[in-house]
Amino acid sequence: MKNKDVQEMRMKNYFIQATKEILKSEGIKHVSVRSVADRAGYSYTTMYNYFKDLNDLVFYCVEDFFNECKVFSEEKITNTPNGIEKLKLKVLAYANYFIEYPGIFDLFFLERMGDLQQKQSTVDSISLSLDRVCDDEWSYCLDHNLLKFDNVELIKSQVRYVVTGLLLFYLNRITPTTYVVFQQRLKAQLDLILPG
Amino acid sequence: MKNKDVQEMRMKNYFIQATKEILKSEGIKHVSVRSVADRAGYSYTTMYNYFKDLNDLVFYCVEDFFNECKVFSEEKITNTPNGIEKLKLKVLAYANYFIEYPGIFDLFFLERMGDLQQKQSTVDSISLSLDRVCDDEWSYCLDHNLLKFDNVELIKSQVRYVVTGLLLFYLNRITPTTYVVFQQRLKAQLDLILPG
DNA sequence: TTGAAATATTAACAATGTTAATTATATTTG
DNA sequence: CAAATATAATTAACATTGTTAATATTTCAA
Repeated sequence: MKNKDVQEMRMKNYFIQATKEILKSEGIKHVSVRSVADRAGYSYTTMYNYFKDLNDLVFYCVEDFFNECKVFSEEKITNTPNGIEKLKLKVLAYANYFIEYPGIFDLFFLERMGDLQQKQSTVDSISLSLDRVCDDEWSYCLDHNLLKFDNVELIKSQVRYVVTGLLLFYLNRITPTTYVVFQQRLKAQLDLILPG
Repeated sequence: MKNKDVQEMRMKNYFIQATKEILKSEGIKHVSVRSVADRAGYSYTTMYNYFKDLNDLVFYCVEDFFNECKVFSEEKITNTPNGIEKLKLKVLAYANYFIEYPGIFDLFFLERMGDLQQKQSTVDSISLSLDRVCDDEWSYCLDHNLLKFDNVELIKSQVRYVVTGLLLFYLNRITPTTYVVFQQRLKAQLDLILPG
């Protein structure tokens, strides 16, 4: 019954693809079971044959977006010499991904997922997304003794919380008011955590 | 026509009070025009005679909650000697207010307010809430040269972003998993910013 | 080809926010 | 005080939402 599986996966992907498009262009509040079905070319409620509910479908998009975000961040730092500066640039790139696609920030950090037990992998994917995107850069800096901290995990957390907090304020509360100031602010915060 | 005004304000307060109760106990997703009206003792749509829409009503609660949060934080640090430790304790108290009332965190930081021009004061109220709650403590530390930074505003921001980011992860993404670890984590992050 | 299984669609519900129409209440005026 | 008018509250009605149950359609093996 391998055919069944590949067909089912294809169907799932139609819906996931449609959902991703709406998420990126219009944001999560425009993702409805009707709008997704429209774009996927099926009637509403067909989705329920392949996903438990709308939340289930939406969170299938997370892994895809994480990979996109990772690639997006890689692209911004090619030809940059390794070191702390590269690490910072990658953190900035990570932040800029969500500024380009605010709907994905909402999905990642603001949306509450219904049942939290079966979705632990998704939760982790999101929670550790920055760390995972910057894994190579952290490793390089550590291996070459560029970070003289005994508590690297604490530093990583600090970066994570600052980036997410700043994004939250910027995207949801309009402070700072302009993109340029946001960029400066984030850089300054990173310099405070990682001097040199 | 002062009577009109005081009567209108009383009516508004009935709805605001009802909304606040639901926000604190059940969270923002249970705030509906029907549930509020029920609790206020009026029919649904009566609200529309006093507020532009539901969002308008909901954001009338912000100032009240901010004051509550301020009082809540003051209470936790009475009899604590002035200084950096007191500042940190107050930041912790601020965070704990939102842990006690997660619905208010949602309202403050997650909810998007419709029109952002007329609501600038509300936006500021929220964005600067931590700074305002801790204003006395920051001033004391500065006046007594306990903070040897030239860039205090940057430090304040860092605290703000870390606290908000950590709360976002804890309340929405279940990391860390327990309240105790959250408390430790926040303390550790604060110690990183404000050593001594 | 026909009957059973899988899959898609339509119909229907309850809950939401909001507007328009209608009723009840208060206020002003003759 | 009574009638006219303005104000305020309620009911009715709509459009959208997510979701379930009932049907219709397609697929596929016997």
